[in-house]
Amino acid sequence: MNFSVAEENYIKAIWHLQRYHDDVTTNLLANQLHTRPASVTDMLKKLKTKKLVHYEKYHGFSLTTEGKKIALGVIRRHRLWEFFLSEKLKFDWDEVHEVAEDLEHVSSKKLIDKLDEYLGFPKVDPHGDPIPDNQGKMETSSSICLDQLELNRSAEVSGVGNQSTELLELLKHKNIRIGTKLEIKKRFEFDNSLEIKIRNTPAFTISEQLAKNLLVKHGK
Amino acid sequence: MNFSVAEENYIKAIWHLQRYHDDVTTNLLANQLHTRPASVTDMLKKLKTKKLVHYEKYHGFSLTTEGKKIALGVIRRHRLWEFFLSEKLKFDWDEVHEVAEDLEHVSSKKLIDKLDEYLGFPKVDPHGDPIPDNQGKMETSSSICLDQLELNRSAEVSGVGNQSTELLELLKHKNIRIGTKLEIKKRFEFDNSLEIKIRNTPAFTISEQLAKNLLVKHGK
DNA sequence: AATTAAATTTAGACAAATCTAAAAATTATT
DNA sequence: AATAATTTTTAGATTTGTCTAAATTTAATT
Repeated sequence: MNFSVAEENYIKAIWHLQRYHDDVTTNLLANQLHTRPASVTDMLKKLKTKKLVHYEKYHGFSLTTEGKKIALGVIRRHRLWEFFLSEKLKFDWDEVHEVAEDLEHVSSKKLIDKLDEYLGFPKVDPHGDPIPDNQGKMETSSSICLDQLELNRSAEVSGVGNQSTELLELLKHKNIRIGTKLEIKKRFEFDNSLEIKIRNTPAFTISEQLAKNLLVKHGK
Repeated sequence: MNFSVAEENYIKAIWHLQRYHDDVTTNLLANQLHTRPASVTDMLKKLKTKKLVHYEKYHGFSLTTEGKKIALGVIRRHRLWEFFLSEKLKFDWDEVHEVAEDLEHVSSKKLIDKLDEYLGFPKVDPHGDPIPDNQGKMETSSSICLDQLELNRSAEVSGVGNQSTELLELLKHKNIRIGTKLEIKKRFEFDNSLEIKIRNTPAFTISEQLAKNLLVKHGK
């Protein structure tokens, strides 16, 4: 199936927002795309009928498996072109994005696979962002320590700093497991404690010590 | 100024048709673009208000100087991308056109000038068609003998076979000069005489001998 | 819990580019 | 020169993507 430039831009924008926010909202997306909330609603209805997004009125949305596949295709094209512009045409680091925004919508699969080969199958673009291969697979961003996570950026718990029963007891009490999605809502300077929000539950705070023992991966 | 993909495609198509026909007509263009005559009329009104075409209702049209400039820009992009696809990405000769049809509408001037430089300022594309430089100039196709001109293909007289007074007298009588635009409407097998049409004048025939002494350049 | 505020959706309109069918103009033919 | 045939244009609709303004729903606050 083939998608319009507008559709591809919406899908790509949702994909990017999903990495930072579990629930993508209408206003957020409208702001990202420099468009109006009403336009977002219209487009989302359309993307829903095409089964590219999960979407329930008034309750945000997220990409379906198929939607993610489309997004990764666009992102692959974008990042390969960025690499080309920077590496071959000697564009400055800060000029590549804008041009790649246009090139990414030229959707010949053969073009992109041959470009990939010509460039030597690069793994990351000039900004260090990973380039999906022709199967849509890419280097996953590695885990970071929870206390280094940006405010309001959603992440998924991927590991613990140690295996002590004390730590595990505390985690159990706070209902934190591997796979738990959370974000930091506030950072208290006084003791570096963090206010944490897990979806569908009230916010609560955790100590600096605990934060330093939790590994998280950025969303997606 | 910036033009839509549709506008660029119309301008490019008119440019191509102008090389073969002095007067581009609605049906001709509709056929070239796989669209309907009514759509052509609509778009031409728009291109006229933008001063890209000369156009009088029911009387055909042609590009203005500005229109030609736009056309040459699109053609430059198209042919540079064709060269890139063929030379760098190893596309087959017959695959490049289709992909270049999309790439040609990415209109960053910097992109194209850098691509040109990267490719070593090629003079012709893989089909042998000349690539305009960043000033819109390109190798002019060289003159051919009038008796080798295709039927109904417009051409411009660019030179004469000799300087004899007899020849010049005949040319004067027939109102043919350097710069005269004409096309061959019919070729008579009996004596290889040619029926010639000059714009706005009745058709007339010339002898094989005369045809062999006239040099013409294909239109544009 | 009721009210206010914020976010989201609907309703209706618009511009770009296209189409079909009918009308008008041009060209060709008798 | 009048009529027939062809070409071109107009009129009115359609699709895509967008907008504003009003209505609705959800979330926040007192």
